Amino acid sequence: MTSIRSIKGTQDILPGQSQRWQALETTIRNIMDTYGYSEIRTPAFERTELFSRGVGTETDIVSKEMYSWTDQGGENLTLKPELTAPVVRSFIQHNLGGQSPMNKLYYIDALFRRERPQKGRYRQFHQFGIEAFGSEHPEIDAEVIALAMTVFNNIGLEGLTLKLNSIGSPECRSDYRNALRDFLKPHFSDLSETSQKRFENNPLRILDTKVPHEIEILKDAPQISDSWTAEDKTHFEEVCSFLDEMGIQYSIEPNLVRGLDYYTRTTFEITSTALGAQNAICGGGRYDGLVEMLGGKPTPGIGFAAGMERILLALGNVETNSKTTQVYIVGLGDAVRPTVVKLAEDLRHNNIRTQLDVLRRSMKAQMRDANKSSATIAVIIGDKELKSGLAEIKDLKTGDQEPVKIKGLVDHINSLTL
RNA sequence: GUGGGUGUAGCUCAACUGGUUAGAGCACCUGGUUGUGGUCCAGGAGGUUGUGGGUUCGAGUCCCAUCACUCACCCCA
Repeated sequence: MTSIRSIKGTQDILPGQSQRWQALETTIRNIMDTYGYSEIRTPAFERTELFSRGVGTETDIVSKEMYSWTDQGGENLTLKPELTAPVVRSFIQHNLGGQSPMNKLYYIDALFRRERPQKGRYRQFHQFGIEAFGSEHPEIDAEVIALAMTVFNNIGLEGLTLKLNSIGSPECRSDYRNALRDFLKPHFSDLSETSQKRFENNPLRILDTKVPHEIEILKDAPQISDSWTAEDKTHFEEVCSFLDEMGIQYSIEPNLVRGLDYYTRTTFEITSTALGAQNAICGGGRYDGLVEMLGGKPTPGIGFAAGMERILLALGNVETNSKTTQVYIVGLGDAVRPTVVKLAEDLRHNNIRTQLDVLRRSMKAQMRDANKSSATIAVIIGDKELKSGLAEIKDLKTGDQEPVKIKGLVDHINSLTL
């Protein structure tokens, strides 16, 4: 009989690791509170159409990475591979825009993409992120970026680079697309196969290339900034000046376009030097046309998503102090079982972290376990103590032991500093 | 989808150019006389060497296949 293993690219988060996750999640939630973002939770799966329309059929995510299936009712469904589209869908469906001109939402959630796993990349992975709907002004761009940086600084991530760019408004982008095509046309035969494909359907992505001779060609290419409208320019400059004002360092990367179709104007990415090839810890940008594209009223929006696994990876294995046991109850013999079971329950109801041996082990084994649990005190109750009505309380640090009335044990333990 | 690396106990690793019964440390369990932890000492359990073939008198070791893990390409968090 072969045992069943977890699916490739998925991982169990075992007790030692789950503490690190909880610490990270707590920090995130606290910071979201201080910035005024509220949590939104969307279903694990959606109609496939949401992603093909929202993210773009030409993107890698939609064209080859989605877990999709047809259910028994004939509907085409997909495990969510990203969260902006589902949050936008929910925003539209519940008319959140109609209830308030500004909506600031955050999430911590699991995502699914069928890629070949490697360091920092998994088939089920987790992101936290925000989506802010309602404002087209650069204040919110700066706030979104600042929030991300605050989380990373707060948890002690070092070696980060914030990369910033603006890909302009849709009008300017179509201008630029033409300019870029005109520029690349003479070099077409020198381009890689993928770049040649992108030449037709998404020429901006060619800017992202890592092929050395393409980078060389692109040196003289027109810049997106050349096609910016006056408003695009002012917008970007204001975002930069707000970041300067807050003391946030960034580097402007004219070729940062990012993979998803819905971005407009501000795009940004935060990378870490502590990771391998998958060094992006956070990515985001503005998507002023997305809400309308998915059937809502025209509403500007901006957000980011950050990879939890990558953050924890970049953070390294730092010690997290877990809540240890305070009281360990050592019970000896059949007669005491009702007493110790009740005692453990009473202590726990008094918020005292209590462990009770449930393996009916020898005293030696129980004491060893008590020591391992790093409990402050052990309460020893056997036949003798039951008869006398006095339990032995042993301080596991000093080894001192004293008898205490079983009747008043909870009060007594409550009065101790554990 | 493509390429590289690695598979020996729960974990970290040994086992010379193929040669007896595959070892150690940590962790785990039991003892060191009645009911007292850590340290120490003694003992125990735990492996079809990922799996299947092949070469050989003989394979953990060599060859082939396969699977898993891992890193990288592509792309992304």
